[in-house]
Amino acid sequence: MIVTRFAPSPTGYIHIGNVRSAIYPYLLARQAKDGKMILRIEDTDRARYVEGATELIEDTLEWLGLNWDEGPIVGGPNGPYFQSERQDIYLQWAQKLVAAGRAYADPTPPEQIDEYRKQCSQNKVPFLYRNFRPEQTPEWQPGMPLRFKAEPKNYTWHDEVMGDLSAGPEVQDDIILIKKDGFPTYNFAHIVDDAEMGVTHVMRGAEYISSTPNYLALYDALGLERPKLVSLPHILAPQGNKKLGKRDGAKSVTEYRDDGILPEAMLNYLACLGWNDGTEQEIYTKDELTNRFSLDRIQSSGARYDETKLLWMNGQWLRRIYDTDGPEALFSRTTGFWPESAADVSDEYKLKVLSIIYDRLKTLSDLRTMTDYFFKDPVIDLEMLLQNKFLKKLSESELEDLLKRTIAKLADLESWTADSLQEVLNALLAETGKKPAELFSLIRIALSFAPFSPALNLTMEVLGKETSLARLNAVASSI
RNA sequence: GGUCUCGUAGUAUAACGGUUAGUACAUCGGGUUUUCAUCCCGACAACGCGGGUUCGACUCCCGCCGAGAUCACCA
Repeated sequence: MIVTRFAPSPTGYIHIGNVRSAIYPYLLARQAKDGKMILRIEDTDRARYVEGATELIEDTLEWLGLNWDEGPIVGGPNGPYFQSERQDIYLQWAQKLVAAGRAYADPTPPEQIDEYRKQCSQNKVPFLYRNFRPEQTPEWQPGMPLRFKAEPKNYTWHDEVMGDLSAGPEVQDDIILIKKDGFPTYNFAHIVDDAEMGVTHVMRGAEYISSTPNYLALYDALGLERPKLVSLPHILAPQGNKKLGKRDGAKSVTEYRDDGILPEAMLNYLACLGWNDGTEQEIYTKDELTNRFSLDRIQSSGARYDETKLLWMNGQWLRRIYDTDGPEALFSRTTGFWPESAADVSDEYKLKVLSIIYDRLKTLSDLRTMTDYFFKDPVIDLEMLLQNKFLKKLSESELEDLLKRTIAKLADLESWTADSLQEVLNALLAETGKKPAELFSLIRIALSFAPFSPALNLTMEVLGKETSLARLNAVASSI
């Protein structure tokens, strides 16, 4: 039985620096025949709570296709799944600790604690609250913080990613269990929740390694079995060596959706950032990922986030969907990514455009900038035409003449298909004695006034005879 | 400062004592009758440093250096 969880706090959007701690638990749970993943919302910090953040988290997971078996929306036997609704549970466990003499109410005012801390830094000794533990502690009452009573010792433990780890007593302290406001701290709440919910694998960022001894002490004091601990290496920002965070401009995952990144590509990229199956495969479906995933192949060093590779992978996925699932499958993903000029255009026509442009796309939003001329006549930009590297050696009258001969030839063409268009184009090449680069660039630019476009015959076929000729005529007469 | 972790090309990674150190992205060059892209071919480019252990070390051990994480009534 494998039970994993993703336990974000609703303080804002999920960015690429931290979705991976949702992806790996998901893969591990799905891989097991009877595995399940829990989504738990850690909303014990009322000050940082952001309205709507929970929905944002759910939205992100849904987009990536990471469904959860227990949690908000779907419910489950171990609810509630919002920590703010589990107060009485934490209280019970806290009482247990108090009764066992392993927790005490701390009457010390915060200012005093700051004072202790200052002393320590002045004397260059590490600050440990247990060195200032009050002699007399009052009975614990609401409004008073509850602290753990540490009994420091050496700890060694196994981390599924990092291997065998150890730390001495100097990192164990009387950590706060319940805050003055009555809410538990993460340190206490997650331990209770994971145990109550039957979580077998605690997967989280590597920043928690330092506090693990405190957690271990808590498991012991609470009489709880340790779950398997899995520390995920950090994802580093593109610049510098810091872990990627919102301050580095880490975009939200859903922002990538709006930019035309496919969830398949996002999942694929992120899953393979810090994990690989040992083969040279690069593109993985979600199913392949769940089948191949294994904890022991997760990297222990941090990995830098590289958007260029994400973009490449997205292009791969774009083509893969078109080629294997069919044009309609890709087309159904394009809603909302077409230029305004395509608003009233039929799906049938847009599908044709997509079929000749899709292999040039890096993201779906490229459609917006790359297909405009298929839906409305481009603004004639003679400079672009005249300054083209192949055309600038030709005189204006020569260009005009070439255009006119092209128009005449095309006007006679009855069957307006890509193949016959290519034949006409080839014939034109032979008749005029021009190089493809010259003649085709001229026609291409005259039709689109775009920096690049699909093959000429395909472009003309989609545009249609009437539109193509009208555009060529317009250019011919304005030279 | 204490504690802990990490260290193969610009980036992501393979190698689990014996390879000309492999692959992908990026970069640069070439090819596929225009451009851009796809696709194909090619080039550039790496084991942080120093000691051991061993016939042999990217792989094991130690030291150093470098980088990061963490030391909250945040998670």
